[in-house]
Amino acid sequence: MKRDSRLSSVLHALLHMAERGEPMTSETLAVCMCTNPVVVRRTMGLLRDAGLVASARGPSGGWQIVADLNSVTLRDLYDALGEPTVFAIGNRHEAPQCLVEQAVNAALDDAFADAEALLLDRLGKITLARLSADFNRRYAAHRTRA
Amino acid sequence: MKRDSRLSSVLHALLHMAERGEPMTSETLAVCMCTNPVVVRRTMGLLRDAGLVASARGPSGGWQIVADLNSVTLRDLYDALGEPTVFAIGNRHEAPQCLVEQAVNAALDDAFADAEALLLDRLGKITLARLSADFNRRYAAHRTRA
DNA sequence: TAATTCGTAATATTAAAAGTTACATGAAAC
DNA sequence: GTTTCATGTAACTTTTAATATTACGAATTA
Repeated sequence: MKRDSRLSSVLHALLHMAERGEPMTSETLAVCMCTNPVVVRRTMGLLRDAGLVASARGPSGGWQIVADLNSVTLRDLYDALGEPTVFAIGNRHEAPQCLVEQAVNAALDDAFADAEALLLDRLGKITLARLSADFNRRYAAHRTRA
Repeated sequence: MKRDSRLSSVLHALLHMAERGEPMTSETLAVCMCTNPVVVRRTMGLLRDAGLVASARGPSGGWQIVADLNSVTLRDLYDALGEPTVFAIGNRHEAPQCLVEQAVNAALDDAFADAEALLLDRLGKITLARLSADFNRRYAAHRTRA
């Protein structure tokens, strides 16, 4: 099953944008995200709607982070992307007539709901600032080795 | 994103099989699972490989539960189905060169691993016997109302 | 006004899952 | 032992959701 990698993708883009101070074009971001400028615009557009980044047209335009890295969590990004489906496993029908299916769904729904709550809670505790610091730590270690 | 409903599906089938004592054909199961006999054979075949059900060919053949309902958990079914991907959200690359991506993946992987562990732990605590009891409770309540 | 860049609609491609067809294999009943 | 029923499985088709692409309009800068 193909997984939605937009969260990972926008994170990647945001950290690159944080390193740079100036705007990055959709084209530039597309290269570093291994995708297409239009896809970048569509995805970053969702973050803009959530007030996390800003876009500007014309020469010297592009995308920039406007939110405080300390206050933006991965949960915020998840929400901005439209709260995509978390699980690749799910029930067959939403409103089953069959009593067997009702029993099955009730049991599964509980377990999945708890796991989802745990995951989103975790995402809510990771800030962009922390990831940026993590990156810089790795970068320093990398330069030491080289 | 389309979700894998095989777990929900085989559960449904197993509970129906538990209610009946005798073998059920792929065709019968296909109807109650809203699918196709060949898909049923493919899926139930995985459960057979795990020793949970048995199949018999020829007249009066079909599928039957052979495991003890008290000892089979939803986790066992999950395993039998080949431990399908739990999350619909994931990283872009598995082995990224980019240090930014490494930082991103490390953070995400942790959160997802913990949520997955919680889910599988929960599934490991739900037995088929309990689901069957749950179904019978619902059935009794339904008959009372009717 | 020319160059650049986003915004977005329309379309195409891709990849994974599910469904289907077809037929071989094996078991039971008569 | 022949007929019937049912699984086993390979090959192929369909479906569907995501992603990618093309194309062009709108806005901005210089």
